[in-house]
Amino acid sequence: MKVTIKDIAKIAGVSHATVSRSLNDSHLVAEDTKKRIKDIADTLGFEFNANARSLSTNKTGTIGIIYPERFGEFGVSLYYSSLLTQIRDYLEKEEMDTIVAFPKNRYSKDSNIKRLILSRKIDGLIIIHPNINDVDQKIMNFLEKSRVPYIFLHHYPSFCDVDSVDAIYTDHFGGGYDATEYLIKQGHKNIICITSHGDSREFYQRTNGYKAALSDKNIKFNENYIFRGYRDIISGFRIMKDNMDFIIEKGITGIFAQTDLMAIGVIQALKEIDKSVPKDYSIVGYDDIELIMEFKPNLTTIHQPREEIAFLTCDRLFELINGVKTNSKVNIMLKAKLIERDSTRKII
Amino acid sequence: MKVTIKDIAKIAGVSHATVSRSLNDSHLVAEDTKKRIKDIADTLGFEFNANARSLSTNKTGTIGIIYPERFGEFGVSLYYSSLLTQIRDYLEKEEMDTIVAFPKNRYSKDSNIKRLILSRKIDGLIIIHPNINDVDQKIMNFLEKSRVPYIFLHHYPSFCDVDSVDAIYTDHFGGGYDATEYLIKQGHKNIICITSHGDSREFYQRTNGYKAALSDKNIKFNENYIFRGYRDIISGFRIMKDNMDFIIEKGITGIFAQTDLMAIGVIQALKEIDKSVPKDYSIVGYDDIELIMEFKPNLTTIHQPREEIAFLTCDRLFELINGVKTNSKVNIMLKAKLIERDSTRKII
DNA sequence: ATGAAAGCGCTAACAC
DNA sequence: GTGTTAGCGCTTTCAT
Repeated sequence: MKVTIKDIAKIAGVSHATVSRSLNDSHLVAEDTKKRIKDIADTLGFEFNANARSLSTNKTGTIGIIYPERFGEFGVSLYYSSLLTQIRDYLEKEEMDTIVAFPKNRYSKDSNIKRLILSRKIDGLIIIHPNINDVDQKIMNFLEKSRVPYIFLHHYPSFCDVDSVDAIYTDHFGGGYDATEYLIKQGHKNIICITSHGDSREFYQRTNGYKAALSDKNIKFNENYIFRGYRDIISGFRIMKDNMDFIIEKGITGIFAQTDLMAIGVIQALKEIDKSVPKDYSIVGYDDIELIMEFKPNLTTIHQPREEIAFLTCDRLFELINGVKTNSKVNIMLKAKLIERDSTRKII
Repeated sequence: MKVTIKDIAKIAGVSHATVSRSLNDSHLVAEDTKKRIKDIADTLGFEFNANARSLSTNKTGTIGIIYPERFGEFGVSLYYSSLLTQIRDYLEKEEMDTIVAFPKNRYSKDSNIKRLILSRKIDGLIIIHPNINDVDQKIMNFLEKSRVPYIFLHHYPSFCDVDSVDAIYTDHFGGGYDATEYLIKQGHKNIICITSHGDSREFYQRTNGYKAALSDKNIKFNENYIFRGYRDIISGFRIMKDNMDFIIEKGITGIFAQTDLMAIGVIQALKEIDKSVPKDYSIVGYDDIELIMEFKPNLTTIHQPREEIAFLTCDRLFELINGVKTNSKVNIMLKAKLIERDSTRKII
């Protein structure tokens, strides 16, 4: 069953070194013997033993992706699993396998970053990093010493200098700003903002963007216009239901919901009281998850450029892996982009 | 940086074999030296080189999961990604990594089943197998010859005898039957069935279950009561919108939608014409995806026992991997289970 | 252009 | 109990 280069060597009447060279397409071996050997390998269904290979080359052909535990939760995964899919697609092209792991093994509590690197199971690491301090200085030192290429996605540790770490992420402040500015430009003056509980960095930034846009347009910010929920449909729904009197009283017409799921909930709540979107209310979501296309009206939302994030991340990682000489780190903040659809309209 | 057992051996003043034995908890080594060596390993942050280890033991500590391309599509993944999560959870307990791959590399078209096995990157394979003939006899022969443990999930090749292949899957016929029977028992006599386009085995079986339940209850089956869509919210929505006249004319009160997403769409369409669920229509979905809990009314649906599927699959795979003596294959069909929630009610 | 041989880090059979 | 040694399958000098 299992066929090794020695088997092929025997059949071809050459040394196993020659077989190795041939199958690795070395120019050091005569074209005809190379071809002969490749043919034999093909008919035998030969495949290199990845472990033996790794042992001598220190290349494994697999990439590790560190995926935050939280992101496995249903609502959150709606966005992130599609980021993962993009990454996988790139890696598939490169014929790289991927091992996805949480930062720590949830049972043994061991660091998967350390384990994967020290056990030499991977050639590089993509660290999806939800908050700004989830990786501590100890891990950073470890990563640096290990010399295994790695790149941060989403955020990078705050104690790192911008230009001291490879990282690709999106501009949540800008996204929040654009969403709000868009509503204002459509004629809305009374705009509420629905954000997430907790101190998740990205939501904090989106809210800051909201405030900044208001301020730039000379609209007074009102703390009571900020509502907090759990990022899901129900939360958006509940917030609207519970605050409808206030919303009507204040003459609200614009709603910036910081996740698409909350936006869906908001629209459902409005439907139930026979309010129409976008006729009565304009609403902008965030993320541009696939799910929103399943609902009407199709949501105007902030699209996170996941294709680009995935592409740039992988691209840079492979530069690192292939030892491309670069004197500097790559640290890119991508702009999110507002997609106009049917949940908003110009008023007045 | 990189520390090997030889380094530890030098420090401890023993041979590297003793270090190996100690760290593998062999009873052949004195307790105190064992402890001493473990301490050294700990302080040095030692971790076995997985490749070297695999090379001599033929164990890699990683499991391959073959995941059908289709299942990456948004709607489908809503169910399957949660199955994957369950599997990962089990494997995490066992400190196993997982490589998830499509049946073929979409670019090179090479079989990932073959590659992963021949390159010895995995200790076992879980093959999520959507249709009954996606794996052909050639791959089956290959799998058998390879002697790498594998198990089918979801379906297994039709040319295999029930007791000639390890497989865990659910009873879609029973699920369709139970959904329909439940509606009938609630007093519904005119029940439509919304299923999927295409020839996907599981939907075919669910529809057969529907027919059988009708027949058992002496309700005449009507071909016009079967509607076909694309498994998503929009499809359910459209089907209802387009056939409302027919549905009213026929006095339909029960709806069996073969995916939860379609059921959600159905309910939305009904809401739009001011029909109430469950007051006017009772509806049963299928899958029990997390998403349905975000909608009201909460859907009565057929729960696929994904925890159990995942558990049994992994359990059996590890039996195989650990060489547990069994004279027979494990081939289990699990019952799906109806979950009563708020989208159905008893009439009359 | 090809072969011989060492070595990657580990396990296990064999000695003592 | 512990050390010595061979070997897992491959790559890569170093010879020729």
